[in-house]
Amino acid sequence: MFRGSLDTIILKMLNNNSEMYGYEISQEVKKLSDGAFEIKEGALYPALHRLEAKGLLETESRSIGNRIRKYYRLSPKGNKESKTQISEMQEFLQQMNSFLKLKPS
Amino acid sequence: MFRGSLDTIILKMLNNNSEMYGYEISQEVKKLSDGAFEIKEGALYPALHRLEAKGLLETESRSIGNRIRKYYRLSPKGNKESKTQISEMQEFLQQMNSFLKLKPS
DNA sequence: TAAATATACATAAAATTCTTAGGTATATAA
DNA sequence: TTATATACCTAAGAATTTTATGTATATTTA
Repeated sequence: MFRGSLDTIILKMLNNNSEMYGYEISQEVKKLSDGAFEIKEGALYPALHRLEAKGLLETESRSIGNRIRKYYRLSPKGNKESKTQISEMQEFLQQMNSFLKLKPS
Repeated sequence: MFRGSLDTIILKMLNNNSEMYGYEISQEVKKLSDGAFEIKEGALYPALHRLEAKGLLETESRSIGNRIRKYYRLSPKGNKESKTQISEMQEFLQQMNSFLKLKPS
């Protein structure tokens, strides 16, 4: 995938869905992007832990049958930060798009 | 800046201009992006050396007064690779744009 | 004219993020 | 019953970036 966008992708998912667990995020992102974005577990879980450590995510572990799922949701700070990061990413997409369309002078 | 896009930016610049030196690339990128993309020297020079090591760039050092400028241009391989990377980046921009516009289901 | 800024290259340490590879365990499908 | 899917995790290494520093010449400003 393209480096540096994982946090924004996670925050976007949790902005759209009140709560999700890690595995669910990876599956949904893959599905919603038609397979374009594949989040590796070795990137996903450390990212979730980082975002939690920054106070952007809150967690709740829940038993489903004999399994444990760790649900994540945006904290108030995370809710704000998700909007910021989504906007900044969209701005970047625009800038990069313009840049790549530049013709030789 | 946003991670992972530096190589593409450099290749784009050298695709548009037959030859450029490092400092010129950083100044032009800043100017063309209205200040949005600022390439730090500590990222730029290692990136140029990497791209050269991969065989994508060719260099020629030239004396300008008492100074030396190291001019870079795309190798045939680099010319091909620049088009590939630009296309892939544009595809990513589209995918990310669509993804960020998704509404809650 | 002296000092500050711009030009022009470079590297090294540390930080960040990602891939690869492994580990554990339950549930379901073949 | 074996393979795949679900569900979490971490650690080593790779790759890229920031920060900091170094060197030196040229130009602008005070």
